[in-house]
Amino acid sequence: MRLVIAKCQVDYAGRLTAHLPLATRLIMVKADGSVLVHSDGGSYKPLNWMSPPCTLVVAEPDEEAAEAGVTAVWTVQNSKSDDRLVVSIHEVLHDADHDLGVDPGLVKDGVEAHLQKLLAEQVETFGVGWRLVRREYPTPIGPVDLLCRDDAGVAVAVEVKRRGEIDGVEQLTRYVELLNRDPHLSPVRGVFAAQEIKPQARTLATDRGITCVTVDYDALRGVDDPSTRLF
Amino acid sequence: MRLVIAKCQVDYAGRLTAHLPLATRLIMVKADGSVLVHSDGGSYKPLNWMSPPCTLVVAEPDEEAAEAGVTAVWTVQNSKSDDRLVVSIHEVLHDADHDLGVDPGLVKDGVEAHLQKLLAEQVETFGVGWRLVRREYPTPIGPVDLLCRDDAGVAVAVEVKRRGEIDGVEQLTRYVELLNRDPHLSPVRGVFAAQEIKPQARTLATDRGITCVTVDYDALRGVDDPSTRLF
DNA sequence: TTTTGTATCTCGTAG
DNA sequence: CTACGAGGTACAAAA
Repeated sequence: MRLVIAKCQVDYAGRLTAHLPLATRLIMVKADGSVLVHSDGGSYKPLNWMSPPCTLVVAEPDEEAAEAGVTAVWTVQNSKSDDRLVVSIHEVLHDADHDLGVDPGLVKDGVEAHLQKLLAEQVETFGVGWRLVRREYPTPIGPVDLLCRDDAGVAVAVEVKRRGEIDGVEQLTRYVELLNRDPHLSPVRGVFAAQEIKPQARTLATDRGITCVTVDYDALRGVDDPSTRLF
Repeated sequence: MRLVIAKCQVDYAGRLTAHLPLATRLIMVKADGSVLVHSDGGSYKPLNWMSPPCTLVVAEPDEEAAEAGVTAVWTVQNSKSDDRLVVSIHEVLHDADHDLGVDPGLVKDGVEAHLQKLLAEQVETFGVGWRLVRREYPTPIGPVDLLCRDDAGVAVAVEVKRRGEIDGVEQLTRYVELLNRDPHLSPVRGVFAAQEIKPQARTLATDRGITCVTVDYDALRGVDDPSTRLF
């Protein structure tokens, strides 16, 4: 990884056109050729960048640019599209190369998929006597997260979200409506399960006869087999 | 901006839990206290990070950690939530501070809003004799991008997108259906305008009697008044 | 302030 | 390989 601190001007042309006026910034060149231009603020998103696969070519500035103070022109060209990033270097304040090696990568835990898996393993969270029919139960408009039968044997479509918002209720409504057309399943009711359910979503769900269940993720994980945990 | 190259291990706890095993990485500390951990690959997204507002506290490792080779523990705590990033430093290979100053910021061009504006000024792109009724024509479910009259005086609802995908067609369908209930406008037909229209979207649109128009952004901009251009 | 919609989205995963 | 959904989404504009 090459790190350059430089006074520079940056132009991007591709899916849109973007321009960065002359200022001091960090230019990061990664091993795969990708380039990131960062300022000393904002979020994790660079001001401008080029994603791999791409190639970096360093050239002399033309006469006009040289008169304007440009000492080098870096052109980063995407190999697949015609996206192009042009960095006009005025002054280099720091330039260093570091060998980082390959990163072992990130280990994640706590996403919706895991929540769905835990609930599938512990459908009794919803009520005693419940059983799972299947995860990702297919419908013409997409799979329902969980299809269950409650203690009375009634089919229940469960939508699992980390944060329950209004669009999740809309989604579940469509599933329930569709599943109710199947005489083998009907009547089907809906359960909206999330770690946190927004008031708006809860109101809409209740209005449509959908049951809301807030799920305690840590509690679910607690009764899970510790050997399957990541760390 | 402080740039540190270090052998480190990183743990994040907040909306999810994530762990980075020991490896050499770049740690970027920005002026606002935010921290980014980058590897030598991937895209512009860091492996792990903390967004501002947050504060960085450096502490000695506890005995157990010290025995495992940790020389310092950086804790980055978000000021608004309970999100926390913990960087366990094993070995620092590089450490430098640079004063970048405030960035003048990015100037963008070419987004959907601009496309809509250009089309509004040049409705004849759709056909000779067309005229604009108004931009952002209000309906109960939201504004239609453009409402026009074609050469025969028939009302046309135009949906403008940069990339035309299936949800844009759905959106336009709802608008057309709703506008057709208005006896002052009916019959209303639909035009789906985008720089690029996905085959699926085109098929759905055609099936619903919606006309697809691919728009040449550069051509539109070319006949635009150059004095209004950004650079 | 909160909400809404776009993004050079990125990133995973299923088909 | 494409299509689709989720994101510690980020970001800006509108309400």
